Amino acid sequence: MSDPIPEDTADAPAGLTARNAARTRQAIIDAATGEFAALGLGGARIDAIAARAGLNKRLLYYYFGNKEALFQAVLERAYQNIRSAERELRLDEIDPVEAIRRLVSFTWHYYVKHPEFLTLLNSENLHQAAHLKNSAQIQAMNSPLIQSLDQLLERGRAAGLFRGGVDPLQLYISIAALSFFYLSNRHTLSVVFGRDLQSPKAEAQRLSHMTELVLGYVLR
Amino acid sequence: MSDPIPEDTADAPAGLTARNAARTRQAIIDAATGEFAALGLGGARIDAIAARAGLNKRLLYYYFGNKEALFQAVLERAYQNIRSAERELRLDEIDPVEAIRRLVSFTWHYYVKHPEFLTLLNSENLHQAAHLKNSAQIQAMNSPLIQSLDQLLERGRAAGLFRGGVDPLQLYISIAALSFFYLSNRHTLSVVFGRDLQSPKAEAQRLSHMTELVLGYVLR
Amino acid sequence: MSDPIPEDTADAPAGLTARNAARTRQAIIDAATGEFAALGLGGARIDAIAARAGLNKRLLYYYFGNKEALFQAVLERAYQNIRSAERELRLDEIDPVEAIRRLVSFTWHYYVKHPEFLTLLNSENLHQAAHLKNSAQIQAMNSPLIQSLDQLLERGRAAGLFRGGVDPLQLYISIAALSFFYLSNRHTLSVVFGRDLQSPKAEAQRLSHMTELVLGYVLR
Amino acid sequence: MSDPIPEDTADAPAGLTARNAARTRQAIIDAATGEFAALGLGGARIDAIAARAGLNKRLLYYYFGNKEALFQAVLERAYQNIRSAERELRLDEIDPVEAIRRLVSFTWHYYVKHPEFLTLLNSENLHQAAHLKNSAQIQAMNSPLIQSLDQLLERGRAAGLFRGGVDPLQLYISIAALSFFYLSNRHTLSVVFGRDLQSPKAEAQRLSHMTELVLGYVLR
DNA sequence: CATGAATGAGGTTTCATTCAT
DNA sequence: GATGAATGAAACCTCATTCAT
Repeated sequence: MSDPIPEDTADAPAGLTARNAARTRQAIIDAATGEFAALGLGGARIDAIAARAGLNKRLLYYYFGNKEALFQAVLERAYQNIRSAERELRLDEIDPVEAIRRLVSFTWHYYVKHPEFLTLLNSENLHQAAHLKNSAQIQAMNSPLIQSLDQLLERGRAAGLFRGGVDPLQLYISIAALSFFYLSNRHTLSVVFGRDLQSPKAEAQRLSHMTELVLGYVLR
Repeated sequence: MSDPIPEDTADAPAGLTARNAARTRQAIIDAATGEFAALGLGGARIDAIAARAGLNKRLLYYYFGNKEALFQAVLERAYQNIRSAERELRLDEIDPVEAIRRLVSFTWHYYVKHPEFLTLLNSENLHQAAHLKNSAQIQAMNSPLIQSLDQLLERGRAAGLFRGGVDPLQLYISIAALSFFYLSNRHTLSVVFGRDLQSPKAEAQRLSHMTELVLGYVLR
Repeated sequence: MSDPIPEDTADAPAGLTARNAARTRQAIIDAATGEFAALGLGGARIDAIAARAGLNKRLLYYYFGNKEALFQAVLERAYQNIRSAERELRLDEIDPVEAIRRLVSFTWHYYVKHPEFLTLLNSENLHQAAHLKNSAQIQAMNSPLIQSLDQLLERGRAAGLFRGGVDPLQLYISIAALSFFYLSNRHTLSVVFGRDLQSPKAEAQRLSHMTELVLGYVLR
Repeated sequence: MSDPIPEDTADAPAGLTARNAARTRQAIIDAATGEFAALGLGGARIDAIAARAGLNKRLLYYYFGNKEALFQAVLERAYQNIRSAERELRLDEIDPVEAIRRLVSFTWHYYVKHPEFLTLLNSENLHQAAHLKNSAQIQAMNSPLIQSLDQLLERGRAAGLFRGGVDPLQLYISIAALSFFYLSNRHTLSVVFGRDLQSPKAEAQRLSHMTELVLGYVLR
């Protein structure tokens, strides 16, 4: 986005070409992410993406083939990023209650910092996950969190802290839901309920509420 | 939404031939609801809406002016419908625990039966609620549920059943979130987790999980 | 334009109907004159004319058949009006020099007061006078001015005041041209010459210049 | 305006196949000039312009953005052309009387050879000079004639030939008016006065009349 | 590798006009 | 006489994509 390729690269030695190709690809994906996130798959414009990237439109086709393939590449990058962040969480290293807090907090803050992830997912769902179904890469990226959560719930139960019988997938979906819906729907919710849901204070209250909700459920 | 046009008119010579403004308007809104829900605001085609309604394209402009105004009319109708359904809930007439169950169940089933509501809202959020902000009608339609839930929480607390300090708006948003996210994101979730989330059994499990989650939180 | 027909006229006795018909016709022509003058034949909108007249669009077709015929009727009315005004001039009753002054002044002020006449004529010329060629009425309306001017020039010549050999039609066209062009082109002229040509002072200067120009020519 | 594209290109396979931006731009302006001149801004059709130019309709938008911007470009070209022709006049090199004759004659013949200039200006005036006001280019193109005429009038006055106190702008407008109105309104004038104003003889008479009129005024 | 020029299909919207009551 | 509802054609404009260099 911010790094248009300098003029002289056209004459650069072959050794640098590969690096520039990667940089160009990344610039396109960055620009496309912004455009797709802001306007959806249908609303995004190839011209606008090229302009955002400071690149010729033809290059998008050279690197990605067409708009849908570019969208898929954007999704793949977005999933890489979140999976990468998820791997930083070390839920098995801390006590169960703290681990639940950390998971809720992580989910919330990841969505807050990556609002494009929300709209990209909404777009993909509108298209019934057609691009995900087409991406072996994404399907191979298992989230480590389900297993972590499973172990965590078992640890908590064994320690007599947590209730039993909790499906980790259901709980994970619920934790995601609580943050995702609030942030994704904040525009309509703010209008419908006439309350500012985007102030720092409102956001702090939301995180607190979600944490209590989840803990209230898992704690015996 | 639910077939205001009697069946027998559907068999009339060439779609809607009768000169009936109210019926024509409704037919356009019904067709537009389907199209917008399936493809989003940007992806929807005026031609397709006209074809769905069996009407001349020109009429959409005669009645609504342009695509965005039609989208707004569709949203207004969708909110009318859900508010109307919400008014049927009589949370104050039953015991608090049962009332919470009913609220979770209602929310879930309403979304299940009206999947278009989910995608319309996602579209509107993508556009940052521009049409809601433009609609005095929707802004005047207060949901009765926040107040009902507030009273319900207080009744439960007074009876020594529920915890105190629960913000009814936060809880309402959470209840909506748990259903909305699951249903709205089921396509991507199914692919990502490799699990069928749409089977009747899966849906029953989801409802059960959500109910326990919410009750686990509110009950002392 | 300013007289929408009162509600009760629909029930009025037959005797009044004819008068109402005439009034309705006139209202349509007034409205159409304004619209055609402002936007040209191509730019005028039937809907807008109906709205200006406060009448149902269908009535325009009832009374005039189609847009072009309405335009023709507007032109006919415009020519009736100017011919009628021209007949008020009594150039033969005053002395030749004064008569020239009066003719120049009349032409100028008529155009100033009836700017719609200028744009209607421009529209008609763009269409190569198709409607005038179609109107027996307009072709039958001879301007009295050519003959008046002819006699006037002869009177002046006989009195030793005016030069001979002046073609009254050429002179009449010139007198019209001097006012018409200035007023019709004032928007572009003002921009191109960076001078306000529409102020009262500028208009007075124009009239003075034109009068001197014409008199300078005809006087020996 | 006058065929910048060499003849032989016109015979190329499918109109303009060569990828030549300047030539394409010019071809569009030429075609648009004809269409706008014949039908006005409102009556002109983008499709027709593209067909006249033998180009894909999309290109008009590629180069000019929209219809109004294209119209502005056409106006700009038209003013460039007339200013360029005006600069060829050397009014300061000949004697004052001859110079007046030349100015009247030039104005007349320019309009005769460039009838599109008349209708374009009428269109622009109908739109109240909106495009001229938007064109810094046109506003920067001062006509050299006002100054030339000013000097010329002074030369004539100093030589005791011309009257004093003549406003060169008023006189210039009058000279333009005499030709412009006659040519612009010849269709309606011919019908109204039942006289052929377009024959070579009629045109010669007009030029003669105008010259005498102007000289009759300026000469002492 | 990179780019400005070009395109066909199709999108939203407008328009004069007619229908049915 | 009068009117709201309805229509087919066509207008302007946009878009993803490809061509030629």
